[in-house]
Amino acid sequence: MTGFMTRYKRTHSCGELRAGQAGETVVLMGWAHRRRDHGGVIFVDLRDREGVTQVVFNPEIAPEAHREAHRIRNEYVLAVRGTLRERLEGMTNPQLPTGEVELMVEELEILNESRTPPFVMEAETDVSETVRLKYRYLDLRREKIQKNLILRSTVAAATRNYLAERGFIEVETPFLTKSTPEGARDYLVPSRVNPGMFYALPQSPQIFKQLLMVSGLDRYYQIVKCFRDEDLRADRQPEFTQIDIEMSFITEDDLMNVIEGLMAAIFKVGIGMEPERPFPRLTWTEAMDRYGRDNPDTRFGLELENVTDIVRNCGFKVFAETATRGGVVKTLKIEDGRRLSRKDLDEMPGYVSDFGAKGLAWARVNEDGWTSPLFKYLTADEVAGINRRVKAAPGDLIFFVADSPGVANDALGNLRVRLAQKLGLIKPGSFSFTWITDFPMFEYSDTEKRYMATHHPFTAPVDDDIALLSTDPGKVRARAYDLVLNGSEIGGGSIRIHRSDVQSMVFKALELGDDEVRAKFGFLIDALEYGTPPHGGIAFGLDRIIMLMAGAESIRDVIAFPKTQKATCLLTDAPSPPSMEQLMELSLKVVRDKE
RNA sequence: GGGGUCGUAGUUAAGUUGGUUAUAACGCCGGCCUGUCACGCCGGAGGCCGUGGGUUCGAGUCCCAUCGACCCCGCCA
Repeated sequence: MTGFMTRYKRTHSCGELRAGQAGETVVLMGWAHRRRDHGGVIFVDLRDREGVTQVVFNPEIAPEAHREAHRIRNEYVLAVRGTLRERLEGMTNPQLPTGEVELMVEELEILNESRTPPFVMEAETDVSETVRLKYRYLDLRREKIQKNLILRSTVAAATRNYLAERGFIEVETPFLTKSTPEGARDYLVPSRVNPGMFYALPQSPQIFKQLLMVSGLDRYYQIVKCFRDEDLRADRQPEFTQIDIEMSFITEDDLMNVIEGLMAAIFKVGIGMEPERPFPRLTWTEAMDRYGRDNPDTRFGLELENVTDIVRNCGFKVFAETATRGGVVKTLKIEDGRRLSRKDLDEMPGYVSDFGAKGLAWARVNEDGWTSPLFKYLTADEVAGINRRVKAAPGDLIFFVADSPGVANDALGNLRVRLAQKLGLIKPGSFSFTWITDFPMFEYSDTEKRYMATHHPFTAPVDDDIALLSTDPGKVRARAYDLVLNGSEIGGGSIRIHRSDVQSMVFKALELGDDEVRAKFGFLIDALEYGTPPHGGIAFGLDRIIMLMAGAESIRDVIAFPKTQKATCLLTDAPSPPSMEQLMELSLKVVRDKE
């Protein structure tokens, strides 16, 4: 039988038929998910985006269709017409939403055949990612990945609705744009028309969205690709998507209010979760003190304590010397330390050494002191003081790291998360939002030998700190904020500088030369001189948000066509060498680094 | 740039102190089977052991190099 497509239209999806529709004549189209051939009757699970329906080929009902059905193999594309039947008692499949019905096929057309697929299209599969990425179009047939893409689409739509309702205007900004200093490595695009010149793909539409505020657009948003040529991680891809937002005539509170509403809207529609509002706020200093990171996971306690003052003059040299040199001694206390196995404990020092810690001391708290290599070096007062500070009870375990504040926080902040995972302190399916505020404006870079912008160079300093820009840049606080969810930074932004004199002072503090500033963003300085409104904004990593919502372990599972850790695409084999003609046209020559 | 894990049929894995014909499951092909739904039963095919070099009488196994996938550090304003 041929001509099925012109004679019939699909009447239903494979996921919607129920017992109430029994008796109807229906037409389904989809893929043969699985075939069960009993010699007589043949069952095929027909699959499409919406689900699976069992279709039945019975030689007594439709001999011709039954004969043709013998040819069906996995992933063949089928069109079937037949009568829907309620399954008899004992023949239903409670695991399928459509399990109470089956389609008794009267007519079949095999619309297309399929080579034997390299893996089965099950929701759960243990196929290697290499194979999945090579055959991504097949991997995307799997329900699990399709669900993620659907979630992503739903969240993007909800974002557009929410922002449009509040007067935000979606504006597209250029991809072929100008390289900016600071920040990540740029992806460059050669200009054929301008030999030797290059565009840069945007790391974010930062400057354009600020210019739109100068233009009086007032409220802007865009769901937009951004590009950063840095090494990849489980949650980092070279091209990723931001929800980018900018608003005029606002303060931090105005923006946070809008954003909390946005988060509530997308988490509701995405996964039916309604976060408590307002979101808690932590200053950067507090976050570092208590959690050791500027992106603390606040789903559990396990906070760090600083005991530097107690051990400053103690008999344990490492502690005392670290304190004297301006370092810190910080602790992490585990209630009932026996929950950690010997093996767990053995792995801890290696783990903190990844973050630069030279050692990890420990103490088991007893009724009458500690079991610890440290115990004999400390006075009773010092031990009691530490116990009091960390609120230790007998049976508890205390970890110590003595180092520079940066290393100690990094080591213990990451150990904290690791231990919480080991101890099962993180409730699955829980979500905890936190704003981090009052970031330092600059961080001193040892490699560059100068201050670098913590956020970016257009971030406004706190008004009271403007005078410090020229005298003590390290003390200046920025009007920047990050939104952290479950230990991931999902978004960050700031109130921007809207005065050109302040902008110049910041460039000066960054030791960017006048010529460089002029060449790189003279246009922004100029723009700021034409009546720029106070403005600010934020940008969210859409991929990371979806990843958290979906509970995905990798950002690749929420991106249709992701890249490998080496930034290649196993499906298309990109990147690839250009032809000689292409190079000539672009006035380019490839120079291979011979060691 | 650095540290780690891994690479054996289409897929996922096993493979002992180096030893003769490299296993298993699923998938695939053929046969049987009219109520299965991870259908069942019988039979069969399928291997550049990532690649290159070395040690050895002999290498999936040991050594070196290299390629690739993943995780992490650096990096990611």
